[in-house]
Amino acid sequence: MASPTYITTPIYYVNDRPHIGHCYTTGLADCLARFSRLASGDPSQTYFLTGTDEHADKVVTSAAAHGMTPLQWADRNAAAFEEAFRACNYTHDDFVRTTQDRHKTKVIEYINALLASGDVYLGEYTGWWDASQEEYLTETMAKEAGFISPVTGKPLVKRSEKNYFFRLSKYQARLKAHIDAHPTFILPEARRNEVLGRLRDGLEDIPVSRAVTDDPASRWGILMPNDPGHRIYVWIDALFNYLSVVDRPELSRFWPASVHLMAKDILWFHAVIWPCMLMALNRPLPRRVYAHSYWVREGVKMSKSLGNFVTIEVMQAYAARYGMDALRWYLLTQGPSGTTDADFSHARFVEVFNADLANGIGNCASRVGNMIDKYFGGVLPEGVREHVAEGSTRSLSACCAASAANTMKALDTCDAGEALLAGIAIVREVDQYINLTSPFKLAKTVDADPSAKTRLADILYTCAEAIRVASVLLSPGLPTKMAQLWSAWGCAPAAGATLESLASFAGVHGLRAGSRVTKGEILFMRADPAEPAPA
RNA sequence: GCCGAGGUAGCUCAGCUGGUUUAGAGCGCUGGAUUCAUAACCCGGAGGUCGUGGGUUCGAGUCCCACCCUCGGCACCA
Repeated sequence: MASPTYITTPIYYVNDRPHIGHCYTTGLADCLARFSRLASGDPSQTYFLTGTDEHADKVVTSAAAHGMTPLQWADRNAAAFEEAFRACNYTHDDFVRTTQDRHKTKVIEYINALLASGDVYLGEYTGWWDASQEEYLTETMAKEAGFISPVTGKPLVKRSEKNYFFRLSKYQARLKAHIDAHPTFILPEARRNEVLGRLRDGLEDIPVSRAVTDDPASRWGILMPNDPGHRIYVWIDALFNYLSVVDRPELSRFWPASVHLMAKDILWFHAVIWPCMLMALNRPLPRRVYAHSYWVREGVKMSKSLGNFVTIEVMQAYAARYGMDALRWYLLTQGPSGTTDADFSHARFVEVFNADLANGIGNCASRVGNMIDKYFGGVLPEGVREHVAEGSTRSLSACCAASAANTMKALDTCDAGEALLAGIAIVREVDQYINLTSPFKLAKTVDADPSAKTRLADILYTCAEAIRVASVLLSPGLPTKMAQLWSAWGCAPAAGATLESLASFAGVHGLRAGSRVTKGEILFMRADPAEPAPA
């Protein structure tokens, strides 16, 4: 597990305002990164990258509309993303912006290499030009539109221009072979099938440059190193970020990336174009490309026209009322990690909050902490060991081991939600165990029967230790609240400890006899379902 | 249009190569028990024609056909 782990999100279009979509992808990456650091015990072996994509033409026009230079505009908006991610407690190790020199110089290197190998060549692009929109439509799209502009209705003009092309077609067979040989290269599986399906239709070379025109806006971007009449197409520029950031001696161990996370709309670029470009560069391919689905809001698709995006402001309102951990929890466990879209529904949010957090880990930690406080003055007694409930088929230590295994298994497929839920399974078991063993009844017999005290100690230790294990598994999703619990129970994970050792029941990092276990504050106060959604 | 996925309890979904189930889980709902805890937790229940109609088979959510419905992908859009 000591092997370097490199997790990326897309770099976000800097003209956008941060919303739940960006935060979800980045949050998924954050959770996986936290798990990764925990698993290896060595944070320096994990690299989590996010950032912004800034060379789109519209950045120039938006900047102008706001009376700024493109870079000023990009500075401002990139900062908004960084602020949003900070508010979400994301732990990215780096935030790359495509306007940074460290990126641009590398992109030029890569393009030069591709020019030298002949994988990028000057060709001619012919398409249907929509003069009003200043963009080309593909043959199929033009046909669908009846060869008129879908926006203005004016006729499209067949037009050609010189462009640099990438020899995508050359790599089709190799890519297919790679996908076939690596069943989890593209996940979820349904996405993989989509890619394979489209691959059967064949690949054509793709333009990777745009002409530089009289319009000053067309100079925004990275110029083709050999030909100032062209600049590198923004998508190509953007894809290189994954490599450019770690392509230096101190970080080179992180390539190839462990996983590129993204939403389903940009799978093609990551699963086909990017891998082929890497092959052309003789670089290893990322180990995995993972495309999740979308969020909808209260059952309705989010759109600009409806103005119903779950914005960062909405998210912060939720965080203000329920805590950022609770919001993280909802996103991670209820999110669209699979092929179907997920609903951001307030009613559902409250249900999940109460079920998993308030009534789950929150209440269970509270009842256990309270009993230790009440019956043992908040000090874990000496000589404690695991106690197994009579008539119970499995012990809590076994349950902890099973949950830890389930977490690791879920992480194999980047399923952060399942990985987290394994922790809740322990909590459920502890609640059951408490009802089965009734320590609160036992406590009333202690005066008459001294041996009961020992059993009581064993029972409560068993509960507390199981919850500690659960807290470890939950911590990548609930970092703040679990840290709060650790502080109350004096069991913060030791630096350098691995997930495996931390999750070991009564192992080297288990709760120690004699340590103080205070009640602490309520972790998650039960939410009122009747209360309207935060504004 | 082409390619693909799916329609299972109120909701979200498990059910892989057909007979271990009298079709399951979580949440919600509803009875009961309990009091250590955040009216929390625990136990029980509620009976869903497993989209529709055929077919194959000793036996089909689980295979085949048709149909209805929903959804996703279709390359220069971050």
